[in-house]
Amino acid sequence: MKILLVEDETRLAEAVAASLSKTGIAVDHTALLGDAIELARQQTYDAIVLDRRLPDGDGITFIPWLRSAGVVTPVIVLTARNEPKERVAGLDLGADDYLGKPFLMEELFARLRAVLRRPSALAEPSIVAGRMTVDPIRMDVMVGELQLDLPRRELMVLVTLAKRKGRTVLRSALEAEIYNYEETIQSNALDAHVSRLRKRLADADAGVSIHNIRGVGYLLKEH
Amino acid sequence: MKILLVEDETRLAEAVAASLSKTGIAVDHTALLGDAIELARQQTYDAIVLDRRLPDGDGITFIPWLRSAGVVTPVIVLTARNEPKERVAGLDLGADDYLGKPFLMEELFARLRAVLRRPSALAEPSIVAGRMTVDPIRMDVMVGELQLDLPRRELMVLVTLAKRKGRTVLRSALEAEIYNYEETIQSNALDAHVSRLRKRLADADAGVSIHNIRGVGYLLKEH
DNA sequence: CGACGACCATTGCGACAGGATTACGGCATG
DNA sequence: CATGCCGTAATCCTGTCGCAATGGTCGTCG
Repeated sequence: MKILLVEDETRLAEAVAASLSKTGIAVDHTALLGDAIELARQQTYDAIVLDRRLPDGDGITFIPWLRSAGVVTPVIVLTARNEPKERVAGLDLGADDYLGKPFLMEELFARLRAVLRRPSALAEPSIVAGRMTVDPIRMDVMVGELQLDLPRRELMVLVTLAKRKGRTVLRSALEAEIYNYEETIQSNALDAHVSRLRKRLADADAGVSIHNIRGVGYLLKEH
Repeated sequence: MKILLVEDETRLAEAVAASLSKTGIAVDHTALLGDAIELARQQTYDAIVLDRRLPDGDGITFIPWLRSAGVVTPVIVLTARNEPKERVAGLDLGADDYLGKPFLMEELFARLRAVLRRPSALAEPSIVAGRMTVDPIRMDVMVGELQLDLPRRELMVLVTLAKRKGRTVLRSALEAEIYNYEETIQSNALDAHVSRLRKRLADADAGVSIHNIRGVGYLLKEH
């Protein structure tokens, strides 16, 4: 689960990124519309949170650009004030929701959850694999009746693999999903997480296993 | 447990809020219909207490708005006089109960309790965990045959965790449930409550424990 | 077919962030 | 005036993470 945050108020952006990453959502952040376009070309996000007032233009112009490129990723627009006029403009241009600043972090989360839950969103409601049920929206994992509590990064790995269960996930795709572009990875941290995750899944008797495809990536299998 | 109070008479609103919060119910209060709509979008309440006569319109117009948005939260309507005409209008529009001003605080509580007890209410009748029984409506906790009386905030924490026992409750969700949007939290007050609560639960041998999911939230487990 | 090299698995370590605990002072309540 | 609750902050403690070293596995090429 990864979202793109386009916001030039540093403090706010940091707060949002920090809070989201706590719940296991990776955040790419940029202050510039131009960079945002570049990032959106490079990878797909599960959602985009977009400020209107940006140094290099009105954020809202981003939306038609996205849509015309065939991108259906849900967009939540942030505006400085709760002006109905602005709101209508945003929704007309294809925003999925709208939020006036200042807002409660909890509110942003709620809307993100709402927007990610939509059928248009890429994420399925819930994924079953072995004795395990993964909810990619709430970011939790049940094994039988018990919740399996995992550290943040391991949770992200597992959810990403679960979303493509039975199919190989490229190593690079996993890394991209779990780390944002600021956090470069300089070692086999991913392998370490996979290893620890495997142990936890075995201990919990989750009925799945993580296979490695040499030189390519990883793969979640039920057994 | 959290309710939304929409009322423009300051004295009355304060009295209601004070009394409710004593019993462990958090209250968000606003005098304006517009704000109420905004708040109701932001979070879900267990009940809404709604005055009709508001500075920016008839409170009752709020109800169709809510219902059309799929919100089933029970609504209690307050009106200045006991006019049957008004009452019918309110109930027709989907209010769950109705109360003429002036009223006894005790009466409002009784109706709130009634309305919260209804199956439509989100809260289950009673939650058992370990040797502990939590009644989220009456806001009390029994351990064995003995009632465990907890300070207000600790009680709110426990009930919130109990309602989602076995599953992780986000830190931010806990804070939202326990504090209203005016009370900003500037420190680890929540942690402090959890800590004190843990001690009390251990002393009372409640047969449950509160786990922390680092960076995410808390989780109530039976043991 | 065997050996080498690339890739992966596992594990311990140190740094660090975040949580746990507790003492204190303010405040309300009775 | 005493008691108890709450928020704050200081301090201590613990889990998680990235890292790297070591050992294992697989494929490939001589």
